[in-house]
Amino acid sequence: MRYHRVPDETVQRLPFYLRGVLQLSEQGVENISSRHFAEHIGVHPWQIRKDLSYFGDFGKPGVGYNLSSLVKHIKRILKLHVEHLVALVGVGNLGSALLAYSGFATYGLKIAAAFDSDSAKVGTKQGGIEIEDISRLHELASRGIDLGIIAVPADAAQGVADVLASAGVRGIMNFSPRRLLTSPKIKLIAIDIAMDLVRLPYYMPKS
Amino acid sequence: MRYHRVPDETVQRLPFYLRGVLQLSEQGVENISSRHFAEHIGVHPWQIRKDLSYFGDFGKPGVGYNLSSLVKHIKRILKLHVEHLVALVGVGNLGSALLAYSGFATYGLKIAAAFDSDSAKVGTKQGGIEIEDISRLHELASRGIDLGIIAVPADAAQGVADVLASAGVRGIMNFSPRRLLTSPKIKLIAIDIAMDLVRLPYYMPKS
DNA sequence: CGAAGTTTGTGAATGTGAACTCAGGTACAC
DNA sequence: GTGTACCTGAGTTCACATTCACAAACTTCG
Repeated sequence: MRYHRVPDETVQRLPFYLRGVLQLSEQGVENISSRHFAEHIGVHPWQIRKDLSYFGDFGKPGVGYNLSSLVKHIKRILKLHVEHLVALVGVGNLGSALLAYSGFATYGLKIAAAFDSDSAKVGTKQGGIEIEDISRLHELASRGIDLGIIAVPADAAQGVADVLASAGVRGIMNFSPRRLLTSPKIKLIAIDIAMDLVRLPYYMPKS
Repeated sequence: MRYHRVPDETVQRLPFYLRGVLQLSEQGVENISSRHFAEHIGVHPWQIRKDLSYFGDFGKPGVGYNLSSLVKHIKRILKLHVEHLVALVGVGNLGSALLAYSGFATYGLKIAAAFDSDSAKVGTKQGGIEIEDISRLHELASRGIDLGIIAVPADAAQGVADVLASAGVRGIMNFSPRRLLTSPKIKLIAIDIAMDLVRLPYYMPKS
């Protein structure tokens, strides 16, 4: 399977595999079969085996997968074996929550800069990061930052995306409720929380 | 097409159609063809036509779709034509951000109650909502609340889910990084922000 | 009115990922 | 060493969503 195209769905599942593997690792498990691992994270065993087989033979027949080596492999596949620096743009309620969130470090991601247009916020610190004026956003290039998070109001989002793009950022996570247009060189992932919450009612039985 | 099973992918796209339609409506557009609408939100025209055709004939050949009637139709399909009350559990950084977020109202969703276990927060107000002690979460049933948002630490998530379930909530949005087990009666949607951010590096060219 | 130009809705073709199966590899007990 | 139990990796089949293509419906304009 190693020379096949990797489905995007597989790439989306890998972080969940990593999350599960890390969790089991903490519990002291050393080896696990695809069957037990699948049970733990709630998917089918063959899905896990197929997904992993796109990238190599990580398991041993009769034994299963070695967890610590699987962690290394998945991290390398996702390019998380080196630390990535992230610029956060927009330190409103959501931005503050992201700054305070400690879960990124586990995966080698680090918010290394935060920007806002509100002069009252500029210069203050949050979570050990000093908030900078958004006018300095274009200076990112030399600071080794390759990811950006957009947490600004919808109207400002496209402008921020453009600046991030020209500052050499190669991946953008967009929390604003706007479709952004960027160069195809830049991977864009959008999360609009309302878009997810909004479809819950659809599944309610009997009106 | 009206008697076919509706793909889940279609349901996931409907909120985005609604978002686009509302935005165009504000701009004063009255009718729009699938071609132009598709261009606006970044999908293919036939995708839109096929998705909508699962639910009825909303367009007119030669003219396109009437926006205000399309808003009504999509809202009704998603069951957003009646207001839904939401209970927020966990008023930490993320919870506070959600309380402050005004975007839900547009879609007929309203956070009507907020709970936290921190006694320092209980009794205070945020965004016009008084924070209640989490021990009172089970009293939800009589308050007309049918959706729940879980924004508590991972270890507390499953417990909260269980109480929400027994309080009669029919849809849960889970922001904690834990897989939750619930009755199949309850629709569960999970968002783990780290899981999305983490796959950005994968797409970076040339390491 | 009629012709030209749009646009919709949907059956058919296509493409793609999920589900399943199984040959072959590994461990372990005796 | 042999038999049994277990596991992986990948080929095959199947299910389903996307894409296409076109007839029918509607508008516009001469």
